Amino acid sequence: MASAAPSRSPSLHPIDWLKAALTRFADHGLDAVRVEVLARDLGVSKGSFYWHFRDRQDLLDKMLGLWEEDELGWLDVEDGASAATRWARLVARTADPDNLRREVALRSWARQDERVSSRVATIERKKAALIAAVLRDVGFLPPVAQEWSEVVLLVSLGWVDRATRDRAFHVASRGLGEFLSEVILAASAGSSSQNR
Amino acid sequence: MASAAPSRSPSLHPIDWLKAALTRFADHGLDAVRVEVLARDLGVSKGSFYWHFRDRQDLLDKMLGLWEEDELGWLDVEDGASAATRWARLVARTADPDNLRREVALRSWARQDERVSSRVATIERKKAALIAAVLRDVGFLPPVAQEWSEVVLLVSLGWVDRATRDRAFHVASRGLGEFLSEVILAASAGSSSQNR
DNA sequence: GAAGCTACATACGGTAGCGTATGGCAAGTG
DNA sequence: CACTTGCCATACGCTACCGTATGTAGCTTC
Repeated sequence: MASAAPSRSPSLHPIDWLKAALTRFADHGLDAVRVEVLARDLGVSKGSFYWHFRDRQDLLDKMLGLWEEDELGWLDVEDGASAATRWARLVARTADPDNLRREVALRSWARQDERVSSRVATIERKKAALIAAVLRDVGFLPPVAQEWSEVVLLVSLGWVDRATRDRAFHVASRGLGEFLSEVILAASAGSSSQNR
Repeated sequence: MASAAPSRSPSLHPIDWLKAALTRFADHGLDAVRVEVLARDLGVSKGSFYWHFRDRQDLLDKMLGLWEEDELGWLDVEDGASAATRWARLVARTADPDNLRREVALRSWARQDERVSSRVATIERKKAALIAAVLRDVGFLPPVAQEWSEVVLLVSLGWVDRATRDRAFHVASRGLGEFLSEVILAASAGSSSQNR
């Protein structure tokens, strides 16, 4: 008997299926998230899966929910962290290797499912708002910060796309942070007359 | 015998299969390119397919080849077109609705197939080179043009990603050209000391 | 006008995956 | 100790594909 937490876990929990599903999802996309394949990965049979989940769609829904919860979790930490800290957290998270492929797979899913698309868009708006806030803290005027937050987001999206295809790009090239810094510096210089 | 070209086409040609395949590919991704589905789309049976193609992989290879040929075709027109013309062609082609979803599907494919990835990367390098040339023509110093061509490419990739998920983004928001112009203007101002 | 070729159609065996039905075992509960 | 419940295994029917084998209608060719 361990501490207060539900200590005994003699069998599988839904979270185990979800983790396995997320792994396959990130590595091979939505179409690779197959019930029977996951069962083999976990060393059990389908019978177990249909005990924990209604059907495959149920698993997918909960997988999406898990991702959404995770994103909201760190985006909504409105602790009075400095702009530098929040910025560093955004960049680190976006460029995290484990996160990269999952994000790509997710956006691919969003293209086929309207409901997924809208929920991804919501998260994306929050990220844009965070970027805009950081830019304001750095001295951009609100409307300028608003505009350039979109550009920064687009560069991030492009970087993720490229980094997940080109290993050489990801490893040898400059990191996401340096790319974005270059853009922001230019933006700052370009609109310096309205800026300070 | 008719004129020089093979005029009579009483039956299906491989190009018909390829067009149908490209349509499904752009709309629903590689996994949706199914032999029997294409046959239904064309109103014939599988027997026809296996007459024109060795197997499904053969179709996919030729589909990739068709895309590659098309891209090389317009990228290699080294006619002495002005920078403005070449730039306009690049932007128009990238933002073309028919092209958008195909590009996204292609890059998704590239993540799963090393050989596809390398061929996509080759095209991408050519596009970066074209952008760099345009930037030089506009007054950027070569090394600066080189650096910013990568940023421009990343913004393009991000824009394509977003435009294929968010209909509102594609329609209501600014076009790709305006986004890129904003970035390039900033770049020009930011490095103006080395620039002119 | 019989043979041959083209461009299919039809039928088949095989795999992978979904969801369901049902059986079974081990741990708890009275 | 009987009984229930949680968790899983096995077996089944079904669909969607792939690739192959073989039949066949229409056209050419001599």
